[in-house]
Amino acid sequence: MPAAQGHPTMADVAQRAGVSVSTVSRALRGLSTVSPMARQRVEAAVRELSFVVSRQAASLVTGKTGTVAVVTPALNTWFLGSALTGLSTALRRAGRDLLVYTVTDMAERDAFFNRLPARRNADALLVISFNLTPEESLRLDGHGVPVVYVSQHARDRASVYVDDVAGARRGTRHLLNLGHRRIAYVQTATGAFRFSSPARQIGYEQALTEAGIPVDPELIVRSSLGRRATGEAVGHLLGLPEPPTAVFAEIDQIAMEVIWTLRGSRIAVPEQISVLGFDDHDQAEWMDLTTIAQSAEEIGRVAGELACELIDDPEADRGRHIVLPTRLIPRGSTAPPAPVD
Amino acid sequence: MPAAQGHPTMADVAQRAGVSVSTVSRALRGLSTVSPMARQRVEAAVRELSFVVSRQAASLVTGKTGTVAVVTPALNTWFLGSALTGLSTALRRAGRDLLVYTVTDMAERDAFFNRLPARRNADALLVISFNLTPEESLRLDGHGVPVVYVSQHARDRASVYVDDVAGARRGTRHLLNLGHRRIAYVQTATGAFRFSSPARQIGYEQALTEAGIPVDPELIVRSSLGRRATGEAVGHLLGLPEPPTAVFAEIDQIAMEVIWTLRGSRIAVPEQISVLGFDDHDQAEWMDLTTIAQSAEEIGRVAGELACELIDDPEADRGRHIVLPTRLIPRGSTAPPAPVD
DNA sequence: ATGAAAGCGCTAACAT
DNA sequence: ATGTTAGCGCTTTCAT
Repeated sequence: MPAAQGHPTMADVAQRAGVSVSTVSRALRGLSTVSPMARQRVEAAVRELSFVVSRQAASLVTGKTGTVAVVTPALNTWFLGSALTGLSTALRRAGRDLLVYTVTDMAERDAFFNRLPARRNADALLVISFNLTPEESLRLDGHGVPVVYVSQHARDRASVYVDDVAGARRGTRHLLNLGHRRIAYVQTATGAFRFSSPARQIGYEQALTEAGIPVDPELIVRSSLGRRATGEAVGHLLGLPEPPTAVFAEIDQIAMEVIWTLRGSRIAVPEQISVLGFDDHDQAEWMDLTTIAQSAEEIGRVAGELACELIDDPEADRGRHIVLPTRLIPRGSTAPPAPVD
Repeated sequence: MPAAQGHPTMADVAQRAGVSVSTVSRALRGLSTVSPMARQRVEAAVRELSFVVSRQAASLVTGKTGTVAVVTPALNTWFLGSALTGLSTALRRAGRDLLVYTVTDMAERDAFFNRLPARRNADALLVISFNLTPEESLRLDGHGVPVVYVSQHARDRASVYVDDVAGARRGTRHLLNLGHRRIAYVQTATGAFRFSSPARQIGYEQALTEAGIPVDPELIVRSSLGRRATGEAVGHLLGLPEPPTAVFAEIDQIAMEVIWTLRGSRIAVPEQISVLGFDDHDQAEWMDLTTIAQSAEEIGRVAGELACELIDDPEADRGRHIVLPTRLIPRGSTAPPAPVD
């Protein structure tokens, strides 16, 4: 008979099945040393009592919590939402739970990395889109829990990311191939806190240099999200003596705002100005935005799988880097430049 | 001396501080029955060993896990991302961890509600944006863990949501006040799985009826996200003998796609057709979309606070409903209808 | 193949 | 104010 209130325990199951607690434990974990008969009775009892093992109790003895923690600066962006979706999928398949820590400002960040609450409560820690300081990384190193860096390149530590340089270079070449020579680059202004991608700008500059076109600092602007910021950035570019014929935005969201701003100013995209993004955001398709696609979901999934591997195999390489591909998706926002009038 | 490997335990701290384990436990939980002197020594030892209490072990005796679980159909939509952000904030403040279960198809859904893995591993369960069947709700009821329904109205059970009917009615009145008489409504096609909001359509119909305008079924269409679906829905409306002068979309994302589609067909918004959304999505501001705003983040926050209340106070009303307000945000996508030619 | 017993790291009740 | 003791619900030897 299960306790009147509270959850049934293994002892309840054992009693009902007429076996010992050990046998219940073994049966539930699928160990081979259980007779078919006993297993059957245990399964029946489990079903009847709708018993669920307590991970807390199990973890106390195994030392494993069955949980993976992720630290993220937010949950409501395309990239993070998609990456967490993939991560969640991977963990579900592996039978592990996902513990989410959001850290949204510097105070919380300090608190998190100083106290490391995740440490005792998870078997691995994933860090998404943080530009960790060396001190923070060192602090994580010392705590025994495997750490996977997602969407960032961490020297000698497990990391999963895409090749931003190659992707951006390829996108820029696409514009060059179309005949563009004045190509602007719009960085994302993220503050010191969040992770941005200087690597994409490097790819942009490399492609220009390879094509023998000097990098013009006037064509590199910075914008945060939102109407005003994007409007100002676009305004600056259009006001140049020699304005660009194409704009490459570091992320799709900015690219979409740029398109919107241009259309609002009656500047035709792509006839007068081409626009290229990076991400393949959910909305890029209906906005008809040419973009360099990265699969945030796959990044999350692969990172989750890597975390599970590091947990299960203590001998696994803890410094492994997994670089995922990007691919150019040509859509309607890029075209050859308008002929000079 | 802490164990060579693995985390330091309270015994390690106690030894180092020269006190008993109980004193360490008391000090760490801030109980008043600890001398300042002892507390100081404990704190020092904790810092030196960088000790963190194991929630697993604590929960075994207290019966509380310090964790709240949320079941969600996805992580990568504006609403869910924002709601989880708010939830995460509330839990962080309350010192609780957030466990996320994503359930993306029927098989997983059945598995989740049958096995209820969350049950033993969390002190409360939040259910976001699921249209639970009565059987599923009953199953949740029986398991002792408080459940909070987020963004849905669950009879006699704790729920947090906005008044969709009132919001939609207000939005529709806004269009009526501008002089519109042919107002279309675009539902979101979500399949049987996800939660949609029939309540918004009710508000739309109420406002029309109050204004003495018959509800025309031809003006009510359904669209899923994406270029093609939205294009078809808009095409249908424009092809009517008497096309609408305004479109009210159930969610902003559809509204934004409608605007984009209309602009692509050289139909001026709002001059020729007004467009109204519901949500106040992140991108509504730069798209200049008039919308009925709901704060998904607040919904999540309030739901989190409610969950904590139900955990801490067993006497609390487990059937409490919290209805949050919506508000109309007039922007540039709505205007009086064009004069009849 | 199964059971008995020890103990994981902590909290709570009971001493003092 | 502090220490001692007894478990919480499991897993894991060690017997048998």
